Amino acid sequence: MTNIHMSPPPSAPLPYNPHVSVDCVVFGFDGERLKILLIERTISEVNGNYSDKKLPGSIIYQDEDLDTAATRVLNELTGLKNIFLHQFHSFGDPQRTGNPRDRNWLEKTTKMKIGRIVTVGYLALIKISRKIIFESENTTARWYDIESLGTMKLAFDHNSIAEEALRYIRHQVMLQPYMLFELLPRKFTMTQLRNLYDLILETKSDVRNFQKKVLLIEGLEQLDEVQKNVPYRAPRLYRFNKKKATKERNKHGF
Amino acid sequence: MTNIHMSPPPSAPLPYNPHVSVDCVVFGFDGERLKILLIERTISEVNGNYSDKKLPGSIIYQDEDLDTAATRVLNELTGLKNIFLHQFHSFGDPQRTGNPRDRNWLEKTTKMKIGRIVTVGYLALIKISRKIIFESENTTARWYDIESLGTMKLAFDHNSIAEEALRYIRHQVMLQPYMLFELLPRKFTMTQLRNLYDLILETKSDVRNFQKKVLLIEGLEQLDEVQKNVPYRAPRLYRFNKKKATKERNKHGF
DNA sequence: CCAAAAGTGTTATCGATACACCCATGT
DNA sequence: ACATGGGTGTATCGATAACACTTTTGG
Repeated sequence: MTNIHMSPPPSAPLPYNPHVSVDCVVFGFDGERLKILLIERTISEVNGNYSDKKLPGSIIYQDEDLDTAATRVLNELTGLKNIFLHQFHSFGDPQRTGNPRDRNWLEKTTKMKIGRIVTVGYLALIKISRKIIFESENTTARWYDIESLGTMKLAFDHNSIAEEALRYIRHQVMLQPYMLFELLPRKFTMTQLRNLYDLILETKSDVRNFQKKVLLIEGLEQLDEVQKNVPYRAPRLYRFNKKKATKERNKHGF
Repeated sequence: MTNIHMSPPPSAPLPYNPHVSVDCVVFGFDGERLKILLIERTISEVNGNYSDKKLPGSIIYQDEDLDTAATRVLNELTGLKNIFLHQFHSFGDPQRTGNPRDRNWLEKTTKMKIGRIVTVGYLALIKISRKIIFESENTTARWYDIESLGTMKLAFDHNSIAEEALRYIRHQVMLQPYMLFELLPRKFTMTQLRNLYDLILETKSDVRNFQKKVLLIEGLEQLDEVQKNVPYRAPRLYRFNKKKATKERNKHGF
């Protein structure tokens, strides 16, 4: 396919270095929908400015581990530390930086000649209530509805990366639902938890069965507190106490 | 991906490219134990030759995708095509190539100045009966017992990569046992399958329950054939028919 | 008193586990 | 005939799934 180049085996590989970057797929949950954090990218072209979106990411620095680079990217972008972060897949199609628009943008922003970039994908989960810096000197970030990914053409292969991240989070939540607590407010209701669960897994859980199941999670604590200012019966609040959580999940994921 | 957005914290990132490689953790099963395919590495030093082992791997070529590079590595090493291959994790600790012995070897074999290598780990499963080329011009490969990994110091961070691969295959087999068929001969007995399963998951399955469970796998066919030349009642043979297998696994992994 | 969502238990079904004896073959 | 591993069924238990009415609150 993109492999014109099949000579090497006999001869030595070319002394060729791609760049290496990390890209972060950051998810949030607004109580209704799954959100993804994207960065505005504006490219000036002959016939005016062109604007689209991209995942937050960066070429790794010289003495930086991959996890460190991802942590840095998120910290620079949001001002936050201690963000839940999992490496999920690496992407190395030689053509992933092949779009002239992307190459053009890369050279302008990095002031480097960029041949090719291998990128390592990270999943990041953050509580959407955390106040993050959406506007900074060079970037504008915003939460977008996951649904809108289908109709948005992101930079590079970022659409595929985001899709892969979605598959990954589904898989993980099925096995270890405690990931969900990273997306919920510190105190949350059972309904919020269930909605998020069903949203990600595309299921419709039975209210009672869900409650029974989820109350078995170690570290999930019912509070003596209810949600305020609701125009109906106030729901109880719960909290997830990481310290009391066992890392061992039981065979059903809890 | 690249985000020069933020005023790059204190100093700007150096225009720095690590090399990118793939490393393959190749497992086999000899009927008794899990095996890993390692390559002999000999380094001439002032006080004689030093010899150890490494994972098969290679720096990626210029126009090569990651999967393609892994496929190439395995093909060059074994002469085989169509090897089961899954990317599982990338490793980018700046110090992973920090050992002087490793640096030295890298420069000699690649004839390049190598600063740093980010590597993408692949899990490969092969039927141990396939005749592979163990000796070629530059490499000697051999199957080693998985157990012996604990006492062998591999090159670079290859011990950690192999451990991570083991964790990965355990996880995968728990969810999608059909991976096991990649390790078994085309025709195999129920006992072989169970032994392999228990070996990887470190469990002891009940013979009858295992049989019941496993016979639900779509694509697993009982043959009208038994194993020959056994000094006891000849066991039935089974075969896994990929074409009849559904990609959808049921909730218990089958 | 109406609307909206919260909260709560029991039964049925299904899958997982535990368990022991006879069978076929080669020596 | 014996040693070795192969092959088979049932009963119990626990987990998941299905299912509907009453409660609380604000407007």
